[in-house]
Amino acid sequence: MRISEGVEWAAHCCLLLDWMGVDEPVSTARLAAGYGLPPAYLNKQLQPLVRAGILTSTPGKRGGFRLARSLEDITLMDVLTAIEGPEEAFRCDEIRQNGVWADLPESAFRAPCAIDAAMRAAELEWRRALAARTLASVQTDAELQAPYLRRQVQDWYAEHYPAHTP
Amino acid sequence: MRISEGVEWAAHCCLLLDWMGVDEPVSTARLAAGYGLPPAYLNKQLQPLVRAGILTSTPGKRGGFRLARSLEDITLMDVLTAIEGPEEAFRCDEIRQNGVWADLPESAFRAPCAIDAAMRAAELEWRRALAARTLASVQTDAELQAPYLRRQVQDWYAEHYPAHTP
DNA sequence: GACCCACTACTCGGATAAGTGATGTCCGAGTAGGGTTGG
DNA sequence: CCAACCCTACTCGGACATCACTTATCCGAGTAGTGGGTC
Repeated sequence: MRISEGVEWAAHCCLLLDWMGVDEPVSTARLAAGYGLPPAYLNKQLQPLVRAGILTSTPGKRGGFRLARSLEDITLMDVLTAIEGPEEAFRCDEIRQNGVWADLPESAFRAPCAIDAAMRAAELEWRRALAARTLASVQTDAELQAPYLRRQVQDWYAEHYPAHTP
Repeated sequence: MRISEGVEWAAHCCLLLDWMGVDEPVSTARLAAGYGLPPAYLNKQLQPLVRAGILTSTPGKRGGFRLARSLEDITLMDVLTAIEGPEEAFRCDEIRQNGVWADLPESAFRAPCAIDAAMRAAELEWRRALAARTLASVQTDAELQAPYLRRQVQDWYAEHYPAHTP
């Protein structure tokens, strides 16, 4: 049971996009440079975010990614669901319907498996907490520790990887 | 991100062991028959429970597994940790230390990554809920839906897979 | 000089490999009980 | 008849294959800018 690293990458990239503060699309190459990630693979990880409506993509030269909405309107749950899919981590295979229970009438299985129900309830707490946390609030936490971050990001890109200037 | 099916198997087997209500060890073969599972693989899944102190195992003929303690004292968290290991689902790779942040002094990374902290906090809610749920309470839920379960288990085994009688 | 057009450089998007962990199988170490043999 | 011993049947435990999914890479479709040619 492990959450894909794509979740971490995606969340970081959303914050980075906001810190960069540009209105034009940012290419995968520039984003990847900001975290030292392999560009092609980062691109692959960001595509689900586009499908989920968290980012918008622009193809072609001068193309790239933009935040589709404010960080206020993106939760950690949104990011997780986009990358990992909507399915729950615990999936009940209904093994209770075999062996001992095989001969019971179908009505015996109307009620959900008690183990499944308990696991789902716990997982729901997790998702609730994720849904309550916006990327904006996470960004605020980061800036409380390091208020210079936005400036640092913009300066670094201006020096190391400036956008193509006309 | 998917929880191993071993967690479902392990939890069910603990309940089954209690329902069977025998004092002698129950072999993997009998347990597997109760849920229609492959015996050898179930054995493999139960071994971590022994290491975690949830079950005790007896080798040799007449060997098998027993509950090491009451269902009251086993939580879903215990089962999950035994099978999946103690590591968190979300593991931060500290990609923030690369690229833009590479030149910052080390002191900038004393504070934990804000994304990591938020993800961990949410995951903690999940684990808290799992730790609050004992197998006994899950069993109670199951019996509320089907009060005949304990009897059904014992009858089924007496008819289909009786323990070796001297 | 201005407009149109082909060409190049660069981007996303999905198709295609490589690697890692989960899933599944098999055999060896060890134990209990029963049968056999000797007293 | 009784006791000691060996032998068999059965069990867990871990070593050994198989498979799926995550991780990683590559090429094609498409777009914006550029340069040249033509009116």
